[in-house]
Formats: sequence, structure tokens, C-alpha cells
Amino acid sequence: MGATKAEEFSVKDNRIAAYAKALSHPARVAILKLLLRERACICGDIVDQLPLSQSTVSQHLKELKQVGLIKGDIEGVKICYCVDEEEWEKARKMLAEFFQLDASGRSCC
Amino acid sequence: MGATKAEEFSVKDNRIAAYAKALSHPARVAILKLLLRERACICGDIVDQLPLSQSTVSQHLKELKQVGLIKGDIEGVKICYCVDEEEWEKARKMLAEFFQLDASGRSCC
DNA sequence: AATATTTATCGTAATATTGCGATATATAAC
DNA sequence: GTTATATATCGCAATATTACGATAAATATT
Repeated sequence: MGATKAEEFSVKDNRIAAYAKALSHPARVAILKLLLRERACICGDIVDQLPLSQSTVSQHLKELKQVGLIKGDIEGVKICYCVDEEEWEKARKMLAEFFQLDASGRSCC
Repeated sequence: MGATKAEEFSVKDNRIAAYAKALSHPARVAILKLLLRERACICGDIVDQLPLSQSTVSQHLKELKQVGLIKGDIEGVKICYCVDEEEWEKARKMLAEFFQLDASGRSCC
């Protein structure tokens, strides 16, 4: 008990949920915005701009990396993070498709 | 420690995160699809179509209701659930706007 | 080689989520 | 009023997330 029953649902629903989960914390939303808007790819720069410790930011980056939305490249001691264009597009499409399910005229209440 | 530092982030980023969190479990994705596609608004019908207990489904419905994406209407003993069109549109717009942040040509890695 | 810098990981604590059975609540049917 | 039906809520256990400091690891600088 307690563990999620993810395997009981479709692969697609799980993928949508995984992308959504990546965005389910404001820190990760903020990180993605940073990477997209300001090209602030260096990990240290991200840490400086967030009200969280270095280790916590590193953890959020790891999660975004695991779901595929960002990737990191070693540049000497520093790591340059950026959005993975392909995966970003996949996420965008999946969520857009989901939201295009029409909600109009279906209210039964 | 452990509690989320949500208040340190913008209202908008928190709102995006809240909508995303609503979709961050495949059961809730499945519920929303059901409500949108099949008009299967009656709570019992939803329970029947998910591999989860009645109480667990009820909890997921509560979360979707709290974020505003669905609403419920009493019909005798039964409850008719449906997607809240206005809120659905708000979520759609916020997430679409977020994803339209262009990821192309910004890869530094 | 010693030191400084940058990032990841470990350990731990606090809190949140997921899930279920049992029970409460509220209407419907008898 | 008693019983049946439908849904919500409570209590609990298992697991996951969030956060931080300390430390490890890896490169850069001296």
C-alpha cells in the first residue's frame, strides 16, 4: 500500500503524468523558464537565481534530466544545462493533445 | 525542512505547478480523459473504470476538484462530475503559453 | 602536490502522496 | 423507520518528495 499503481494505467497516460510531474514544482517551472529565456545554462547561475540551496537545485535538475526535458554538458568544472529540444517538443505535443480534448458543451452539472 | 518553499516563487509559476500537479498521476489523467470523452460523469462509473478502490478514486476526484479542473453536482444519491470548462481553458492557456517558450536554437550542449 | 571551485551524492528530517478498509453521511426505496 | 445504495471522510501504512548540510568527486589554479 502507498506505492503508486502506475503500471495499471496506459503508457501514454503515464507519460503525460511524468511530464506533468516534472512541472509540478514551481522551482522546476522556474528553472525551465530560466533555461529557455535567459540561456542561463550554467548550474551555478541557476542556483544563484533560485531561493534554494545548491544541493536542492541539483536534485531538481536531476529530475528534469531524468524525464528528459533538459540535458547537461560538462564545461570544465562547470555544467552547462539546457532544454532538450526534441523532448520539449514531445512534451508540448502530448500536453497540447491532451488539452485539446474539448471541454465545451459537456457540462452535466 | 521538507516542506515545499512554494511561497518563494511567483504566483504564476505556482499556478502552473498546481495544474501540472493535478495531471501528475496517471489516474487523474485517466479520470479527466473519461470525463471529457465519455461524459462518464457519475462517480460510480469512474470507479468502475479505474483499477483503484472507491476511496482512492474519491481522493483523486477531490484533488481535481480542489485545483478547479472538475466540479461535482449532486443527483440524488449519485454525484455527477464534469470538467469545469472555464478552469480547463485557463489551464490549457497557461500550459500552452509555457510550452510556447521557444526551445529551438538554444542548445548550449 | 596543494588548494580552490563547481557540481553530485549521501544522510537525514519533515512533509506530502498514494492507497485501502472501515466508517460516516446522505439520499432513495421499501 | 428500516434497509439499500452512493459517495466522502477517517485512520493508518507504505512510499515519495522536498530540503538542507556535509561530503565526495572532478577539474582548474597555484
